[in-house]
Amino acid sequence: MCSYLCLFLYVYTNVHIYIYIYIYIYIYLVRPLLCIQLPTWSAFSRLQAEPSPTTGTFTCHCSQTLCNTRTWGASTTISEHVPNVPQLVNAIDNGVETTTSQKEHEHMTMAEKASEDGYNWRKYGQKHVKGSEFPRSYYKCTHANCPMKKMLERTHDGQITEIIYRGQHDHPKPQPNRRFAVGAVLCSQGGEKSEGFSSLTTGEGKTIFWYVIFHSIFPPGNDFACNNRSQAIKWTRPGILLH
DNA sequence: TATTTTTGACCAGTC
DNA sequence: TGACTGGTCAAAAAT
Ligand SMILES: [Zn+2]
Repeated sequence: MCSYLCLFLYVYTNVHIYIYIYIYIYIYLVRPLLCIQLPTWSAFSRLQAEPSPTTGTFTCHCSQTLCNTRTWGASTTISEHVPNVPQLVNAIDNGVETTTSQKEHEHMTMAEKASEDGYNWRKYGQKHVKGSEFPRSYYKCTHANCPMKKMLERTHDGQITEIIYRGQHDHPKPQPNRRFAVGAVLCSQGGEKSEGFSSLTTGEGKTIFWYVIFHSIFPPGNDFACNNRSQAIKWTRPGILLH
């Protein structure tokens, strides 16, 4: 009887030790590895593009798990590589608390929303556009007489899938607030921003990346009408890069 | 009360 | 000419 009791205590004690070991391995080894497995900008699969029957442009997707890659072009082909935001958010919600969560994003105040690209916007319309899965929202810059507009498409859960900027601001960017302090370079004045990745870093040290494509490379007939200064700019879905 | 969002109507361009 | 589409307006509702 005593030996059974001893055996029970031995097993009971060791089970607790195993549980603690498992927890520590998960916290200090598995979770960091999960972070490392999130996408890097350099490792992408080769693409197979098929032209759109209506526009003649290309849209294809990277086969890599955490990557949404699309390619457009008629004679010129431009690629973009951005992370799959829903999957990233899912990964974040499953244990990477140090990154901006979707819920946090959804509960931004108006001031915080305005700081997403540094300007203040007022919505003036929404339409279902043929060929788009999600409705397109139309925004104007709230600065007096500013001609700048933007259109964006959101999924039903609020994820932005596409942003198109038209025109130029005729005023400096409003003072950024404490949350998004540095690095917020979206549609820069004068259009000198080159094609490529841009990023902003939040006040909490989190970095959001996205890719810029200038309208001028889009094939003729594309519906993103170019104004006389060729400043219509299409922005792709932003991605979140974990630290 | 002021500002923003929603949403149906309207308009212009295209086929 | 009429249908269709995308962009904008504007009144009502929401914040
Ligand atoms: Zn403006």
